[in-house]
Amino acid sequence: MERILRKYRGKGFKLTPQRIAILKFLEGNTNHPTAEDIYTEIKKKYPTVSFATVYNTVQALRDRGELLEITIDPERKHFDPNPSAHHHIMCTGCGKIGDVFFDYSKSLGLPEEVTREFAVTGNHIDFYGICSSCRAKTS
Amino acid sequence: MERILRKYRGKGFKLTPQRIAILKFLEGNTNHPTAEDIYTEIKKKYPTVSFATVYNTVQALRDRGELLEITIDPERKHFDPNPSAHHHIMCTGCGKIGDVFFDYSKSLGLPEEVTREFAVTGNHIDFYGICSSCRAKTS
DNA sequence: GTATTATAATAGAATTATTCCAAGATAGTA
DNA sequence: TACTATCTTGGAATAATTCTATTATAATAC
Repeated sequence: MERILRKYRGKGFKLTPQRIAILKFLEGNTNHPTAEDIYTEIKKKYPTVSFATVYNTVQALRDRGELLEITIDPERKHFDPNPSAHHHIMCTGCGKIGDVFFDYSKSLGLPEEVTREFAVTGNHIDFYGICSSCRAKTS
Repeated sequence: MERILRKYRGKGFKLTPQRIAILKFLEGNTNHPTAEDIYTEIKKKYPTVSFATVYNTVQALRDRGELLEITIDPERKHFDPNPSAHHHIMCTGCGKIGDVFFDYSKSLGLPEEVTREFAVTGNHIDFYGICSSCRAKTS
């Protein structure tokens, strides 16, 4: 909490109560929430909060490199407050998203016909699978 | 064209003129069109075609494994009529999407803490970069 | 070739996710 | 303590996609 405030103070990022609540919700959160998840949570404490505030805040955080936007789920965007390079895995049963912390960069060289056309700047791997609780249900 | 018709005839997939036009547009298409791209194209020949037809058709093709839905672009979905396992690269300048035909599967082993929770079924790599024409503009 | 029927096409409404906007409120600073 | 740039809010606007009811038609059986 104090860490959060110290991190953003004096950086041209206004710390309003709503933003602090969002930052607290996101800190260490590995659930990859959607905008709606964030909205629903903040609404508990600030019933008048609007979606615009949620979107404005995640956008501001994204612009500062503090938050990643995840596209693994075709239905909607999810957010990840861990900005360090990593990958994701989604359960095709329930949609749950997990983190994959492994550095594959050494293995991801590209064919020459691609590097001829693109100057590569980054990558992200989407894994798909079935989580343990979905496997339990089906068996 | 004949190939297309033969492929779908007698498989419970009605070959209407609109669908044939969509199939022709998609065959061998490596531009990764959006639903709107498809709609705009088919509208040239069939001005009364509706978005619903486009969406219904791509969904039917996806269900048959003939078409992949691509999530690399956070803005909208793109489609790829090449259903074989491959990866993609998107230009962060203009949004152009290219194919990456290289089998990385041997290198994509997952950490034990992930395989403990997920039974992995697939993967897809999103690469990001700058395409040659965008580089030409900026320099 | 004609009739039948299951499936597809259409227009438009509905839904969902996200962005925009104008007005009032407030955090940070001077 | 006052000032001002920035933020919050509600609601409207936009964009992508899905749904629905009706009409049309491709594939099949006769």
